[in-house]
Amino acid sequence: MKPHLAELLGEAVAALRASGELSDGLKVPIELEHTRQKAHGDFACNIAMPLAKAAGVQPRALAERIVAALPASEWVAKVEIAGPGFINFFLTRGAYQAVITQVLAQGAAYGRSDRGQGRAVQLEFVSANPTGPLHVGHGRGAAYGATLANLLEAVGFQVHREYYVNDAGRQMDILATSIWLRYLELCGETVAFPANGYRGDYIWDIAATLHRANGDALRHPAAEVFADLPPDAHAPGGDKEARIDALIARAKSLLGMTGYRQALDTGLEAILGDIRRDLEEFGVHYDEWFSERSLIDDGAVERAIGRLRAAEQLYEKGGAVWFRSSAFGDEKDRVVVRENGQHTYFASDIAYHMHKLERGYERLVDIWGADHHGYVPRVKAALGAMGHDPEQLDVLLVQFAVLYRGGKKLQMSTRSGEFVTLRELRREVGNDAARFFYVLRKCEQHMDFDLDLAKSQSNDNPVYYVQYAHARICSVFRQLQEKGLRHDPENGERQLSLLVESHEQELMATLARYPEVVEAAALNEDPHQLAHYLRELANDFHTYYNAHTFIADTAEQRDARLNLITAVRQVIASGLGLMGVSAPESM
RNA sequence: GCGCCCGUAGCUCAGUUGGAUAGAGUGUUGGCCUCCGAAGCCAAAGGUCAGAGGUUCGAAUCCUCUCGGGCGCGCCA
Repeated sequence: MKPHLAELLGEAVAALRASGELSDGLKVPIELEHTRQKAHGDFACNIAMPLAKAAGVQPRALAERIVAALPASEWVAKVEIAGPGFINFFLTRGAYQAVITQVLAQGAAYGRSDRGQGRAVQLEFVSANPTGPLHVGHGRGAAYGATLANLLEAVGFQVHREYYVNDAGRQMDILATSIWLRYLELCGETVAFPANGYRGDYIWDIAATLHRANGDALRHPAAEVFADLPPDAHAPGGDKEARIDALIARAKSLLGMTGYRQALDTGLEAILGDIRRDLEEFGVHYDEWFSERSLIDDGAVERAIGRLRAAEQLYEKGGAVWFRSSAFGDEKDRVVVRENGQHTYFASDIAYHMHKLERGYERLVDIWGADHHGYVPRVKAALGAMGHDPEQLDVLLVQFAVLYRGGKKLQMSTRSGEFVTLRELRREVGNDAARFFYVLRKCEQHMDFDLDLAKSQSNDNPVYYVQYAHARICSVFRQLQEKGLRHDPENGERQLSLLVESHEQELMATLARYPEVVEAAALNEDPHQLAHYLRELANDFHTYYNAHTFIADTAEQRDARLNLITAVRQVIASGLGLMGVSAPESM
């Protein structure tokens, strides 16, 4: 409907230009919006105001000339000029009734488009370090990313969903060492567990797996393990970083590369497998799990550094190799190769993004936790230095969900093992409620997540309101069958003109908005718009339900109304589907 | 100290990218099941859009400053 009106307006403006009433130079995009008040019609256009300003004429006078030049349309009942120069469109009933025909004909395809024209988008999200189970903070990125991916696909982009597995680097060493120390405890050694180790219960489970596979083969006396190590935190002159690094080095030397790798890989497999199952159960699917280690083995890091060097954007200082990122908008330069010869995490991240572009994606979307926001300029700087357009990368920052329990804020840390897992949350509130709840707010908004509320009063969750509308419609059709009646959609199609009640008009207008909502939610990267829309649609339906009887006495009325609610059921099912939420037939 | 995000009803949040009289949910109060599912509907009350300037036909939205909150500022990841 909106494109149709925009077309009419475009023709009117073009006609004024052709007749010389309006100069050619003025280019103002035509914007149409839904009105807030019925008195203003169905759609309003403000084009006359900016155009009049540029042309130096009265807005209302110009609006009148535009209206006079509008081509006739069977969908437009009336056009009015109001206020400072708004052009208000009042649609015919037929215009909205036609939406039902469209929804029923297109089915699940209604609301989809080819706006993206098959362009390849790479969407990376969650990418939590495989050092522990996902917690509720990761859940928000997962739900957000999965829904955005579905939305982009719905409007015609080809989406590649990817999880970047940080399976190299110091965090993995800390993990391997933590596992090994717990393993030693299982062997009967007395171990002073380091302050900087991973303390979660899952480490014990992995250590047990390691022990089952190896018996005591990896055992070394505690005295040998802890001999001559720098003091840990809390001890006089202690440093938890130095302590853990020394323990890692000790683990490597005592176990040898084979034994050490065994501890590390046992942990990696267990944790990554757990994360994959967790996300899969949450309805979050990936096309690729991309390994950081493979990137390094592939030589991509060396290649990336080589490209920066070739571009003359590297220099040495203090024994380290620096990237001149400040020349590309970062606030200062960054180290890519440390004094000890090891590349930084930033270096492999440069390589990773370079590699993404080498794979041929036109557009990269990263979803990061908002605590990484300071990292955006340097990654873009690297892309710029390598000759890419930094605009190809779009980083969406998802604010962390602040958890409350008993009215108190929860402190969470993977290292300490004190956190609420995503799995725990899913079990308590259900996947549907969790998916919907996470996406209900726009991502840059801080989110208060009250666990008590989510768990104890999960019926208050808006997802049930939407699902209930769907289940109610299904129930109407069950009732119909029990009464020995049947729905004749073809007859309903012929009787759509009977749908003249205000609630029906309201409902049809909302249905007509669905394609616009999907497109806006996808292009603005704002899945919450879809969640709010579905709530509105459900509200319109529930209101209609209370005001009128669908299983009406006459077949004409009945079939027409059943066509309408069939269309509502379709749109609710489609919308919930995009959000990864089920549309139950009863509940 | 510098940078990014945020501040809208008692609480949790929308606000169609600068439009007309700022909206939902929840909570409070009062109504609606002999009738397709009451996990629902209707109504009322609730606002200095943090504050002050500025830009213009027009500002919750854009600019500046102030106040308040979150996060970041490593040869960690």
